[in-house]
Amino acid sequence: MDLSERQLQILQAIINDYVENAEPVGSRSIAKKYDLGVSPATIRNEMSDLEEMGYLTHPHTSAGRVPSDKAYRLYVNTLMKKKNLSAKEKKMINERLDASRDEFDRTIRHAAELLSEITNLASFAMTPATNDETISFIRLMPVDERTLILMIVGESGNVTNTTLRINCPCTQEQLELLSKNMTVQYKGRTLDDALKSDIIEDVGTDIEAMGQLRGNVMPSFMKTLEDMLNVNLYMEGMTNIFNLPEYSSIDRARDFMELFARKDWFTQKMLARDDGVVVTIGEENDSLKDCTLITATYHVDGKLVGKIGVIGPTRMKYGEITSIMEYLTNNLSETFKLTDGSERKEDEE
Amino acid sequence: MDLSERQLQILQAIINDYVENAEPVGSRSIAKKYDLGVSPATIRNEMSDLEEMGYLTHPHTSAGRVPSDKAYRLYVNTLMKKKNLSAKEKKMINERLDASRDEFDRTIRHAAELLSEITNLASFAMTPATNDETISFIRLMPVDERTLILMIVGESGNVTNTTLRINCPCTQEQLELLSKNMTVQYKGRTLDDALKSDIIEDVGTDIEAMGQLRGNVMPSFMKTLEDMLNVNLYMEGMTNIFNLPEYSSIDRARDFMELFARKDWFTQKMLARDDGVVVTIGEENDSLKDCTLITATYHVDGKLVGKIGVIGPTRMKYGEITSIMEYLTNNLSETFKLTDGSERKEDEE
DNA sequence: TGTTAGCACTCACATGGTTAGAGTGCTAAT
DNA sequence: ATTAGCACTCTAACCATGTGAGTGCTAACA
Repeated sequence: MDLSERQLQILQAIINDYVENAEPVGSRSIAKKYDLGVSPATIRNEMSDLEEMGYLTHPHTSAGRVPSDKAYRLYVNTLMKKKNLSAKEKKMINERLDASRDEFDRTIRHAAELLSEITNLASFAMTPATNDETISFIRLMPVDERTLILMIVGESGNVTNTTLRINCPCTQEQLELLSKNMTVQYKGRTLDDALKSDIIEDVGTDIEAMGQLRGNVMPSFMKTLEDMLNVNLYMEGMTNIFNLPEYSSIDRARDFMELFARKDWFTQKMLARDDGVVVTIGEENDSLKDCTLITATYHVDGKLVGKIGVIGPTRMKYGEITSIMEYLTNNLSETFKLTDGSERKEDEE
Repeated sequence: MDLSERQLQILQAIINDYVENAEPVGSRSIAKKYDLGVSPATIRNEMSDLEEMGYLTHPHTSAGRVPSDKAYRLYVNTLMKKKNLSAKEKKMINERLDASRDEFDRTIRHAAELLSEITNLASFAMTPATNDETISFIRLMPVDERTLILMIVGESGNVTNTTLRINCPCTQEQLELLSKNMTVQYKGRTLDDALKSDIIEDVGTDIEAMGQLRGNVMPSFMKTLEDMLNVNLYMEGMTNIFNLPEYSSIDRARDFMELFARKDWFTQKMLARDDGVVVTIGEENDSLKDCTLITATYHVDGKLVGKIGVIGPTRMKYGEITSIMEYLTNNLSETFKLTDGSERKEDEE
């Protein structure tokens, strides 16, 4: 059943008011603040209907109405107006973002910080997933007689290295040979793929010393691959939520914090392969039944993909926040798209 | 003025009781639980004296006594018995610590996690400071025509790398030459030292292309040096403090969280050049007037240095916690001392 | 028939008074 | 010097009451 124009107006008014003040909103205050041309009594009747349809709830008889998840969902899907960021806001974001293609980690962390500052919510951001990254080359370098550096380089410039110790001395030549062998073997394969295959004996281990060296190196190689696959998750602004009335009780705050400390939960959330801004409201989340999670995807060369997100009570400024996140991720994607030098940023300033 | 034997006993009893129960302790309960052979009235008199001397306070007239910072200080300096860890506890720590010389970051993060789990407090841990690390070599490697990897390797096996873009193509030979030049220039110098000196034109820039390349690389080089200097700070177990009665008020909890979110504050705390286990109680801290901070130092080759710490209310199990931290840091230092292969851990298990 | 005024009713919350209990501090007896 | 006894203090819990915001219903109205 569809809602009448007036019902929509009233619902919107209730949502606006509740998002603003975090307190159950009564018919009288709606009638006063929003000029709907009807009396509180009429609004009461409509409210009653809206409640029956599941858009509003009632903490107790003599309290005002509170929007339900269903109401927010309707709001986000149809009622919400995206906020156009002002030039000043855009400028602020551009300046603060300080994005650089070469430093995913720093950029992403800054994005999370910025996001939580602007929204006054808790935020998190994930560095690009590298499942599809392909290996470009592998190199082994000596540090001292028994210590060497193993370095894996991906096609898009991802680099990870480990220092490892070996139990037998080896020569520079052996290291170079093994580097070459391994590069031949793994070049062009994705990290995922490389990690799965445990073809240790594939390549000719003609000399015994070489076999031994390889045996020393392989475990570290696998561990380094794993490192390279691991995304970093940055979480910022968790103390912001203390300022929200919904978390003025210690138990609620604790619950939130405990969830927020569970990085793995977020990581899992982030791995969903959706695109753009996604809003998950209240019960739509499995945990977090009273929180809304908004994520937005950014792109790296259209190939790798990462996310930023905010989390807060279902009562949040959806229009504003989704707009900010959209702008922010577009900005990130733009920065991460360039392959012809890193000059763009300087040009703009 | 010195305290009498009996006063010390009473003070110790009060501290024990308060640390255990977090509630002001009265004369009667002391007399009952601890067999001091005197009546509550006598204990009351002594308490009164102890309060006059500043070891105890009184939330209000009809409440029991609470130890002051001064009392805890006395306790830590003279009364406290270090707890001998049981074989089981040691084994647990050894197993869980999972220390490896090659992976400072992971090891240190695990140490922080472990520490907060054992103590039920918030913990933090700092990766080794690398101010004194000396540069071993510098290498530049091509990824594609305009992208290259800059790698700085320290004498003790520290490696940091950056991917950077250059605005002019260059040859493999040029990269190798520049690597060599830079290595000659910086080898043996500490990171601190290298960062300070901006001798950009020192080395022969005979060919113009080389000068240009160098100009492209140097800013990234400096930034990478900075990266290499930066210690990582891991913080764990902050939600533990929600379980403590002193943080059952939302305001106290918020204050704590806000401080805990200020990594810079901890970093600064950590940079103090003290050694071993250091206990800083209440007012002795500049912020955190009602918290105790315990830090402990671990060593890497006796040269580089890092710290782990716990933070909680002044009411904490000093004896137990300091012992655990001592054991833990010894364990870390031991792992980080070895230079003759990484076999030790396996030997022990 | 939709809208509205009016009014009884509900419920959370604040206020204030009372009580119980834990603990002190003092005094006088041991 | 120690202790029993007792008056005194103060918090926390409990209860009773009042207040006000807000609803839901009914009857009047346009």
